[in-house]
Amino acid sequence: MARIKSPEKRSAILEAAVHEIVEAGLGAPTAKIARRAGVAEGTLFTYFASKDELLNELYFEIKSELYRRMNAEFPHGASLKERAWYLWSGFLVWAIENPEKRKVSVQLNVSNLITPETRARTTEDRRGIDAILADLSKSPALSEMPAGFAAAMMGAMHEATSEMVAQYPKKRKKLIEQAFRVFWRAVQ
Amino acid sequence: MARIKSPEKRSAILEAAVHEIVEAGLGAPTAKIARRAGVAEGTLFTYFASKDELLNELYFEIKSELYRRMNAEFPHGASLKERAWYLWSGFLVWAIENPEKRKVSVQLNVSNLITPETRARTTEDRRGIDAILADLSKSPALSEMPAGFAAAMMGAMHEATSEMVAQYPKKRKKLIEQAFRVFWRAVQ
Amino acid sequence: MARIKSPEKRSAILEAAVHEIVEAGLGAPTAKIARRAGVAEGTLFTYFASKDELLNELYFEIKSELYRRMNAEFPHGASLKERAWYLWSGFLVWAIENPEKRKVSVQLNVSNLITPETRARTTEDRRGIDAILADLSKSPALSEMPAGFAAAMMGAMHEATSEMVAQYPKKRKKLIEQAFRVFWRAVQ
Amino acid sequence: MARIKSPEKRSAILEAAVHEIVEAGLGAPTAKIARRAGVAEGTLFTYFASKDELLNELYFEIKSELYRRMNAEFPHGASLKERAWYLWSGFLVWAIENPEKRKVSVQLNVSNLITPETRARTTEDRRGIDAILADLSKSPALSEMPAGFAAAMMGAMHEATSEMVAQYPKKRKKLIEQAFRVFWRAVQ
DNA sequence: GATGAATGAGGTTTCATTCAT
DNA sequence: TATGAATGAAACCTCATTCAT
Repeated sequence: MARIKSPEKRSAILEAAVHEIVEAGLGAPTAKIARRAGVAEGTLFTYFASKDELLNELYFEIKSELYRRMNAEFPHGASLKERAWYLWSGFLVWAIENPEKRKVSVQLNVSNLITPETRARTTEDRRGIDAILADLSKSPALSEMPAGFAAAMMGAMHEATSEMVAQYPKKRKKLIEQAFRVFWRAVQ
Repeated sequence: MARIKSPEKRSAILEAAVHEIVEAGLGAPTAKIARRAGVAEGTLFTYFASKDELLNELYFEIKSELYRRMNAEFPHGASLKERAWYLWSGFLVWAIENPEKRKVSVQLNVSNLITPETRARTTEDRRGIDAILADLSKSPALSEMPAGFAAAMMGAMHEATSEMVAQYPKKRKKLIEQAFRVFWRAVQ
Repeated sequence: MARIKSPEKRSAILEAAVHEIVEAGLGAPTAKIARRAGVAEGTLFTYFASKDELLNELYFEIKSELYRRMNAEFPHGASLKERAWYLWSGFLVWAIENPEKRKVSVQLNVSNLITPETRARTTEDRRGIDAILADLSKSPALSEMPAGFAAAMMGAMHEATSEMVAQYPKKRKKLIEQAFRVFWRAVQ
Repeated sequence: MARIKSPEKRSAILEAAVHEIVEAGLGAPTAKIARRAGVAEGTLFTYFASKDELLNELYFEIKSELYRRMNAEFPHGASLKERAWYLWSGFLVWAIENPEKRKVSVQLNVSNLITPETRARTTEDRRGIDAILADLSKSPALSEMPAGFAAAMMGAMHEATSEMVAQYPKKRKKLIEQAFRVFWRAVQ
């Protein structure tokens, strides 16, 4: 058999795409992405049929990585508050450790490029997370709100907190905890 | 003397840009924007020196319009809660009435295209708003958080609420009110 | 108003396309066509939306030119034989004077690029020619053959004669006449 | 010793090339040809050093097959008319049974890809055919025409008849016979 | 010999911007 | 000022061919 398609190369391309998009936006040329990944221009297209597919895969991989990480040491038996805290801090730590991926994920999310199929695939790995959010939604404060509100709010507050942490990296631990307190008061 | 540059044409171009960007992202061609605005390709460049400048102006105009509107009937003497409510509902009503502008504003905001100068200009019209946010920041819940946290939090919860209102437009009044209650509890 | 799209440039592009296709086949690059026509690469696409459209237009123009020429001094009242001769010699003279266009026309014709619409447009200018062919079809030799047979036969014999004339250009007059005699005997 | 190159694979590639060229023209990618033939992309190049060579071989094989078939039951002693009829009908039956090969052969013929060497190789198997055509050329009608005229005309009229048969497949027998009558009258 | 991943030159087309009218 | 034709760099993608396996 010929050479087998190498997962390393695939990853290198996705990784390179993250950097280039951070620097140049979604218009970042495939040629530059390929160069940064250390492969030929054409090689990129043996791994991804088109730039659009590359971007969809990138979105999926970023979300996947995050969710996989969140599911890793999930405290299944713990109290709702403990589980909520696990979610809250887990996401923020990831976001802080991967600021570029977070930025790219946001850009892809507001673009029109991500297909419904990709979004659907993305949802599959969210079971654990969604269970917590469903429980949160039952609290008196949110009981009359529509289903996704708890999730939307957590996402939004994550966003805000990430932004603050990016500005004051030294206070990161305190910011995460205090923001959680605000969040918890809101949803109780 | 020569003709004067017409404010109507300028507005038409900005308006057209909003539609095109919603449909095609920030890569929307200037030629299509011009056509939609009913002007010639070249004319666009007599109003805006470059596409980047157009996008910066667009961002500024959207923010300006929003802030101008917020400042219009500002309840200067009112209580903090009343003023917070004014802010809360004012923004959401605008966001609901201008979903395209909101989307474009988000896209521009996460792109690398908006210059610090534009962001600075944008801040000028925020005096009234910032006064409220500064007062909010003094509340016990937020007193130890950095300066922008209250603003970020409000923005985040606005985001979440906008999303929900977009999904359930009929419940819009109730959603705005209940979400405000959640917000107010969180920041108190 | 801005510059008006110049028919000269359009013609230059079509003309250049003929030369390039003769030299390099239908795969001739648009860039080379543009260069030969003395215009920028992009200019080609302001005159023809795509390479396919360019090739369709080229096919149409070649056919058009030929038919226009055939209709020019048409001997409307003359006998069938005289009119057949007019057709026969007219086409051959054109083919001999325009060997490149003839070659390109053949290549386009056997390719899959020419749309039914283009073929239909092409037929419009053929009235005079078709009238003769219809009369020819009524001869005893062809009366039982399907409608297009006379045309196909004439085309075929033209083809053969053109080929011979290309090989023996000096005998061209004699070849055209003798071949017509053969043709006429065949269809009588 | 290593495996020997399989004639079946060679044929499969040529066969696949016919189909692909009919569908996509001479620009048909070697990758698609290989896939359709059921071999790997690279394998194609162990059988044919380049795409050009593949196309030349294809042209040669098509012509070869046709001529081999024509030579099969050749009526050596028969009258000129009988032999001409054998040629006429033999070719047309082949053309009708192999419309794709005929089309590809025409396309290759008008392209610039076929080398003089290939054309020369092609001529070798034509002895029987050329003998008939030489005899035909001596007829009073053609005696003053250059050598290849009879062949060119037969080819052209074949072309025309093939086209008609393709349109009216049911009348095929009658068309072939009547067209031969026209042809015969022309060359007598 | 067979495979198909890798290559990168080259193809078509788009698009921000300029400039003659 | 307004126009839109003209420009050519640069984008995405294709494809014949090579070569490691």
